[in-house]
Amino acid sequence: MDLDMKDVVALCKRRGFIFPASDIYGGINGFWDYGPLGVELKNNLRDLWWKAMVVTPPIGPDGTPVQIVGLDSSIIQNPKAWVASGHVGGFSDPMVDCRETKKRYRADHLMILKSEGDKWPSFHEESEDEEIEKRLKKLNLDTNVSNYERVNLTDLDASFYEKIIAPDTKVAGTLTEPKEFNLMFESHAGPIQSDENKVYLRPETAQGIFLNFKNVLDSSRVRMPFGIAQIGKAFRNEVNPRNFIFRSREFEQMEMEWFCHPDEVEKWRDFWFEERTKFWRAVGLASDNLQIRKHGDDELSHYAKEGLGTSDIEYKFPFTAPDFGELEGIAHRCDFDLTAHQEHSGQKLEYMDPVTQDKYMPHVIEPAAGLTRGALALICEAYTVDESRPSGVYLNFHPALAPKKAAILPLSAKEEHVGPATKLYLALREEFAVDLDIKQNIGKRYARQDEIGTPYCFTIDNDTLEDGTVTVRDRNTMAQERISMDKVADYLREKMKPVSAMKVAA
RNA sequence: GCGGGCGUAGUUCAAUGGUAGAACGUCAGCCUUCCAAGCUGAAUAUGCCGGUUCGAUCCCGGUCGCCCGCUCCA
Repeated sequence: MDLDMKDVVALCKRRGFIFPASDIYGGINGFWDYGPLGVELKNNLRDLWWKAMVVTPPIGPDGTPVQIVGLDSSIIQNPKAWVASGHVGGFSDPMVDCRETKKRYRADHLMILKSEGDKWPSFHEESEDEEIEKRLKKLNLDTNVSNYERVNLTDLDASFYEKIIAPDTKVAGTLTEPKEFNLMFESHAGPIQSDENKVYLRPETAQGIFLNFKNVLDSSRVRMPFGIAQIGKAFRNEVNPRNFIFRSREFEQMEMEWFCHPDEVEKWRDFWFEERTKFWRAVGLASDNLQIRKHGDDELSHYAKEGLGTSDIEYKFPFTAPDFGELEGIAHRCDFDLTAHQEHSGQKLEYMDPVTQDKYMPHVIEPAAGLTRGALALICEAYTVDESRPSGVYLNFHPALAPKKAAILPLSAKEEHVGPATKLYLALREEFAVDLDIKQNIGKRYARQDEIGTPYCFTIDNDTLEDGTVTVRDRNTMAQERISMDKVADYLREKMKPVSAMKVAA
C-alpha cells in the first residue's frame, strides 16, 4: 500500500504524537518534540527494550540466561574520550564545492590524476578505469591512465586547486578549498567560553559504556561474556536533517555493548542478530517491511573496518520505499574502543579471566538501535487506512506498544453508567495506561480511540448494572463481546503477553 | 550546502491589493442503550522581519520551516 508520509505527519501532530520542536517560533531544523501520546509510545518501546536486555535477558546458546547490566552515563564526557574514540578526528568530513556545477563532494572521496601538465582531472575514487579513460578522451587529455599519478584530494596543497578539473565539469579551478563539516555538537563546560573548556555532546551512547567498562567490572560481579546496556539521547550535526524524525540532530539510542572473548565473536554476533530481529518482529514489525542487510566493506565505520563487519535491521519507511532505512546496526567493534581508551587514558582495560588466568582485550558485539527511529517505524507500520470506518484510519499498534491500552466508555453520560465506569477506570489505571471518556456519542468515541491506536474499548451499559458485564470492542475487527467486569484486568494482561515473551503476535 | 516546490485555524483545503471562508477536529450544551465524529453553539489562522503602497495574507527582498531531487549519512 502506498502510505503518504504527509498523512502520517499530520496525524502525529493532530493527535499529539510528534510536534515540530519550537513550533510557535517556526520550528528548528532537525529537532522534534514528543507529545502526550508520542512519549507513551516511545516509553513503551524503551521499556520493552530494557526488559528484553536488562531485566529478562535472553537465554544464551549454552541454555543459561546471559548477563547484562544497565548504565546511564553522562551526555558530556571528558573531551579526551572523543579524541580516543576517533570521533573528533574522524567524525568530520572535509567537503569541497564546485563553483561551476554547484555540486558538493567529500574531499577524501576525490581522486586526482596528477601529471606534468596544468590540467588535473578529478574523479570519484571508485570510478572504473573505463569511465576514466572515456572522460580523459572527452577532455582531450592523455588517455593512458598509467601516465598519471593518483593522489587523494586531501593530500594536495590548496595551491594546486587551480589545476584541478572537478568531476562534473570541463574547466579547471572550480573547486573551493575544503571545509570541515564537523558532525559533533560542541559546547562549553563552565560559564566562560574558551578552547580550554570545550566539550562535546555525545554522538553515540556507546562510549559512555566503554568509559565505564572497568567501573562496572569492579562493582557488579559480572564475568565475561556480559553486556552493558544504555538508553539515551545522542546528538549529531547532520548535514541535512530529513524525513520527519528519521534523521534528526537530537535522537535517542538503545545500545548494548556485548563484551566477549575474541574467539567467540562469531557465535555472539549470530546470537544477537537473531535476538534483535526477534525483538523488532515481536513489537509489531512482522511484515515484509523489515529486512536484514550486511554492510558492504566501503560503508563500514572506523571501528568496524576489521572483524566481522556490521549488519543492519532495516525498515521500509514510506520515504525510503522501495528501499529500506536503518533501524538497528549490529556491529563487531572488535577491541577498537577499549584499546583506544586504554592507550589514551593510561588505564589498563584488559580482562583477566579468573578461572583460566587468560588475559585479553575483550571484543565487542554491539546491537545499536534507534529508539526514535523505532517509534517512527511503529507508527508507519500501524497506520492503516480503512474507508469503511468513521475515522477513515486506525493505528494498529500491538497492545503492549499502544499509548493507551484501553478506553473505558460509559454508554451514556448518566450517573448509573458513569459511576461503574469510573470505578473500573480507577482500578485499571493502577496497572495500565487507560482513558476514561464520557463525553459525546459512542461512535465518536470509538473513532477517536481508533485514531490513536487504542486496542480495546470497554463499554458500560444497562446490562452492566444487572449482570456485571461490559462490552469489549476490538479496534481491528470492531467486533464486540461481553466479559465480566472483574475479568477486564486479566483480559488486558493476557493481550500484553506475546510481546513480553518476545513472541510475534498472532 | 545546491536546485526546485511550498508556507492561510489543530488538520485538510478555499478566497482576495480594501483586514479571511468551509469541512473535519477541539470545547460547551442537547440528543443518543454500541460505530450517529448526529443537532445547536463557541473559540481558533494568513510562519517571522523588512520594502513598495493610502492600504499587503496577496507584489518584492530577506529569514525561518516543510516537501522533492542532488549531496551527505563516522
